[in-house]
Amino acid sequence: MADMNKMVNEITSMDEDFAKWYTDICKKAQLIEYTSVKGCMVIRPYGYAIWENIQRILDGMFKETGHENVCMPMFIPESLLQKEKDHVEGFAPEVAWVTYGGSEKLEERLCVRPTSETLFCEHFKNILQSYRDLPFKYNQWVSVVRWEKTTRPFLRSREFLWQEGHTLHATREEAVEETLQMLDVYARFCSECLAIPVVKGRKTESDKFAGAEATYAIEALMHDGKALQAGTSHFFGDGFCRAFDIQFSDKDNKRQFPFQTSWGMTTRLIGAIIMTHGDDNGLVLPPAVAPIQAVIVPVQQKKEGVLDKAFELCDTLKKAGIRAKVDDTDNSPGWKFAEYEMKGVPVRIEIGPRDIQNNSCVVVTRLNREKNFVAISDIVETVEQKLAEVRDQMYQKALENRENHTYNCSSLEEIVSTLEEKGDGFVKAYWCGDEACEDAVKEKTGVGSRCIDGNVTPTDDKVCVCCGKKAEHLVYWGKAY
RNA sequence: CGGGGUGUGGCGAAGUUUGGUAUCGCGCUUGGUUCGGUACCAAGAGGCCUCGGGUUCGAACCCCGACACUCCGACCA
Repeated sequence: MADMNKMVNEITSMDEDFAKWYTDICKKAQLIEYTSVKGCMVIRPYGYAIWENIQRILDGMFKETGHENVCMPMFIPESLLQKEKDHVEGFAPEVAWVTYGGSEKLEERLCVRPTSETLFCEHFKNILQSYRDLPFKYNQWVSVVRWEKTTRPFLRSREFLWQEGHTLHATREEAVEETLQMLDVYARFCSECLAIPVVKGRKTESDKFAGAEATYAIEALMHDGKALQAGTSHFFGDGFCRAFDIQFSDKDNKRQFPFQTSWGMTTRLIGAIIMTHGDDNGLVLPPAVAPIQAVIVPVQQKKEGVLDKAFELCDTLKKAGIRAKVDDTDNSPGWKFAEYEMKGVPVRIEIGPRDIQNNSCVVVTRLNREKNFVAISDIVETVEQKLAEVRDQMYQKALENRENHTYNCSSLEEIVSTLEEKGDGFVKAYWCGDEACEDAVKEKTGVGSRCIDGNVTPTDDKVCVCCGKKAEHLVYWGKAY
């Protein structure tokens, strides 16, 4: 039997210290490296490749739903940022400023975009004339800067990569529909491609985006029972358009304010993948975004024919569209097994002289270490099947974890005792809609509102978990990242 | 931004109490033997002890300050 202790030594166990486990994985799986600027990290090739896969798939979904990519500048003049009152109040505390260009002191300082609503507004105002121009359905893949106080790899960095969609519509209904459609796209992406089950819902007033009329979010439950907001979709009404005086001529040649949305997902998704699927041996990557889907480990690779066979196998897989790689380094097979396990590669293929003699190879899945002896002629089919299976099993596992850590509670005392007894998780409890109660719940139980369950309209007998008055909403509460 | 913890070759640490010019393991380089769960032997390379001041004949060690990482809160993708 292998020395299991040695294998797990590299990474702090989740139960011992979840936060340390997380940063261990980020560093040891070579996803990131710190830099000399606090909160700014290098996303290394292996981490960036995950992001590239996320980008590729999401970008395809955006295009399918009729969006085009654009690129806004990174600087926003102070006066532009200040046009929408709630927006500037929300973002001002974490904005980074540029006051010099070379040796020239700027007449007006420029903010490094924390988000690009104002830039899009300025642009929309310039290009919009007629209802025939609408809708504008734009997206951009850029980085933004928010000067956070506390930083953590992927979860909260001062500069982060994201996509931000910005759309403009002639009618309120169409904009609302867009907002919800993109929320669905996000939810579908998380569940199908990342194997992360999410809760969809609207944010409470106190928690919505600065300047939005309504904010919708998808929330995922991490392995430690804390919630992570994985994506947001905002409906702005015509608030920004009024603030920026964006108008168009309708069919009757009357001037109208259009309606606007924005939506975003970030490199935080990589953090979500780590904390949803990872285990004490390291990363477990969803096949759809894994940079390497199948790693081929030759055994006794110096024996004649072994490496040739390994590369031949690799080519076959690549031709079938599977991201495959042969590790022909001098490291021992055992070392390679552990290494790719830590890096979360979904499928490992072992091939040595014995296999070659039998015209077979060994296929091992990362998630459960299940071993299969497979005929070389069946390799493509088998790997494809394993990748699909793994995605389903990962989703099921995450779903079970979430269900085991979702609690229906009807009193503050019950929330406190349940969390104490069963650990952190989602608390489902009714709420009257009063902000004072929302604050009180957070104050007394430690969990804040994550989102409102839009599928449930409380019946007359349901009462607020805090004040006992008639409930307006069923709310998911939780501790958040 | 408040409260803790940490900072010593690439990584992880010992040394700091009781100042005297740096030690160990892993990794790295070269050569050889290995190879089905992180192999082994031999020979090497690599450190202004985070940075800046101070005390001292002398500072990794004592004093002051800065910065970074990290954890727990408050705020946030």
